[in-house]
Amino acid sequence: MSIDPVIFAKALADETRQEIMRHLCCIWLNVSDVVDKLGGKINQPTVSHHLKKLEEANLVQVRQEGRQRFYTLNQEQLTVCCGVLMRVFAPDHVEDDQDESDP
Amino acid sequence: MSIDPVIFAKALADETRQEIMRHLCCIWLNVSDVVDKLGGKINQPTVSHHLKKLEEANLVQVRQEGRQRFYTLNQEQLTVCCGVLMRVFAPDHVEDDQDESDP
DNA sequence: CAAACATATCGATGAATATCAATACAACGA
DNA sequence: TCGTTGTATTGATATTCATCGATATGTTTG
Repeated sequence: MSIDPVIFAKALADETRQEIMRHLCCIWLNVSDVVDKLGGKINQPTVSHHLKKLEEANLVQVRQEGRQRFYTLNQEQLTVCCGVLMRVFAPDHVEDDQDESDP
Repeated sequence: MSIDPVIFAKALADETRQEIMRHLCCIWLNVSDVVDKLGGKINQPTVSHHLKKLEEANLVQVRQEGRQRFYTLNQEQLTVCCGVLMRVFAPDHVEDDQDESDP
């Protein structure tokens, strides 16, 4: 899907969203679980709003189970996006790009 | 310096700033040069504002030369920040962390 | 010192967005 | 079918922030 570095950065550019992402790393949680993990700082609609943003950036995977939706961090997308950032903004720190030309 | 992933992401979370960063990749430009590269879309005070944000995130290096200030992208900081993002949000895609414990 | 130039800062304004309360929607159980 | 539960959406509010014009700061030149 989209690998626009601006969309990626905007999705990450919020403290609450990064906290949600940390909680969703390597584990599936439903929305209520996420709300609980945030310790009452943020209410359910706001959490849903953040999850939607993360979903739009393809930074989470979603799985519907009955009336619950489970989310987990999409580590692959994160890896790809970091790779794009590196190639665009730190080309000297990236092993030489593959030669794309047909021999 | 600071390697707060939120500050890093916020610095990147703007189309204009990313365009400035692309122009500053692997080259030193002064403020007027950057303004010119942006093709009249953005005026000088706004460019200075963006450069300040990038400087606060340590994403650019600055060199004063007479009355001009030259900026270039700090590829090393970008590399470090991407590394932090990867370790925090994509640990399964990172080669195993060094074992820090004393044997 | 004065004028010119490069850049930074200030104050204002508009747009984007984080947050919440209320409510709608959807799935399940009685 | 009705109430309950989990989640999304809506509308409103407040905050953040990108942008600009005007001006200040600092540097060089005459």
